[in-house]
Amino acid sequence: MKEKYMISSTKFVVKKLKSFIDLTDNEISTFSSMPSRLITLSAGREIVHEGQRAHNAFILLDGWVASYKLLPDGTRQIIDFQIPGDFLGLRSLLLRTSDHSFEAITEITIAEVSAQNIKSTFAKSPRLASAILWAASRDEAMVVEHLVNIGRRSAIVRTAHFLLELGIRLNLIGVGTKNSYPCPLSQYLLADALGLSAIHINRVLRQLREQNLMTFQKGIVHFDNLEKLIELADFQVGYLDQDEPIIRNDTGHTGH
Amino acid sequence: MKEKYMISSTKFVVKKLKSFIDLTDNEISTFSSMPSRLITLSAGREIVHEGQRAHNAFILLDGWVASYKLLPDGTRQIIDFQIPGDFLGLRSLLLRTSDHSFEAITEITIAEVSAQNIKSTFAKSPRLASAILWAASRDEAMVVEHLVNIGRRSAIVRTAHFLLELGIRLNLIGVGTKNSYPCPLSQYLLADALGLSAIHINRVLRQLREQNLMTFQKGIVHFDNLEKLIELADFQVGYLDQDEPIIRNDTGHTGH
DNA sequence: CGCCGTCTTGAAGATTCTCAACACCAGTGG
DNA sequence: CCACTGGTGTTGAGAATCTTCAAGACGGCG
Repeated sequence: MKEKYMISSTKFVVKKLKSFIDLTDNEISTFSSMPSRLITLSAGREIVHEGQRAHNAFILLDGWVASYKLLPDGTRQIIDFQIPGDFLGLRSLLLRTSDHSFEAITEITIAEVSAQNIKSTFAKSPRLASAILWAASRDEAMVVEHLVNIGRRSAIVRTAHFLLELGIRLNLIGVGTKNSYPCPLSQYLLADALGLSAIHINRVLRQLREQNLMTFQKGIVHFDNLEKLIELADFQVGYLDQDEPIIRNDTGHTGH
Repeated sequence: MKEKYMISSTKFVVKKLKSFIDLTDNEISTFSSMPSRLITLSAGREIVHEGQRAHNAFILLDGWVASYKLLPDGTRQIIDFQIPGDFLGLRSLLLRTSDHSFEAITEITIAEVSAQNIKSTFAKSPRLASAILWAASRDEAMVVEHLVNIGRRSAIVRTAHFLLELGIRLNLIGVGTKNSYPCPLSQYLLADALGLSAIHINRVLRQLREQNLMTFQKGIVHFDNLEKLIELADFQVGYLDQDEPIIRNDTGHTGH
């Protein structure tokens, strides 16, 4: 019965991975049967990750998470939000990474997977490994996009861009529609992600509303005029789309 | 004689890699003998990279490069600067990455290496592969740090932080001293990297000078009061140091 | 010499922040 | 049932930060 639960609860991850590489049923079951420990955490809890040395990673099965860095003056910068299907701490397992904290925004369910099990799963199925690495590298590309967003775009463009990006990501895992999605983020969280104050976020959202471009109220993001919004936000879908990697199911280590 | 030239001109890369993993002479010569095409470009030239599909990468042997993204309003955000020993386009070879442009800031010498040759070199020497991947992943960590820098730090702290980081990076390849280094960046370039206007950069540099913290004039960065500057900038050395990766000379594909 | 890129400074203006106050709602305990 | 509380959203007013426009200085280089 645990098995059954796993299969149903990995649906978001599987959907996401499939959007990158069309996995076979066999590969999917290899993935779903990866030994893991299910953990449920309530909103506001921190996901402890004991630095870079932790020999495990987490798959976010349900709920939303924020990864962030605290600054000495008490402010914080949210690096990115994780939605169902995303990995937590995978990068710090594979590569060096600036260590940051994770906080549950909603109640969440995560599956803890040991580095050892990830390695053996990668060995069992190179195409699966490729899909996972490819998904992880998309997250890297998003960080660069956020850098551009915060560095050079005005508050209104920045906000629009960010909420559009979230919409695309949610679409990939089958949540929401083209014009609307549920969003549990408070204006404070949005502010910390966009490098703005919550009060200014509020004003910006009002502007977007008054210009009939989009609304974000009561936990629902709705795009009223998607076309004009994409134009305003200078939104390029390129960095989120499903192109194939150049070096696929081996990164060069195995030679040929 | 090309061989000989290569050996001398790879000294920065070797120095950098050695700071991550103590490579043997054998491994170093494997690296230095990697077939490559030397290219010299004058300042201001763009390094053409034909999108993500390019089956090659570059090693920056000498000079400085900026990687950046242009925005439709003509402004740009510089993602990072590359200094001698850094790789260009390696990530887009291994992983997906938001594609950006490269521009030579000074006259530069780069070595073009094909994906094929990188793969076979990685196969020949796993420890070398590990060192290179580890170096590349440090650059990822820096992007996150830049995000925090731009998102949540004031102009003066941001500038100080960035110039300190550059100093550490240059020290790793044996350029400059603890308190001083040559820096070919114009105030315009610095502005585009920090998400500020060049005029404001100028004022910020003056403030730093007037507070006897540091100077940046005539192409020389000098730290007058390193300790106070590090405190002001909230600078953590952690993400640049030389810790070992968790998964070393294989990323999991080869099993164990 | 003249030109161009860079640095510098002033002044005005735009964007964004901080402080403060209030509305709303869900939950909680009396 | 109601008062209280804490989290969130909203709005106003003033202040700080940063940008834009404008002008001039300096140095390298054709």
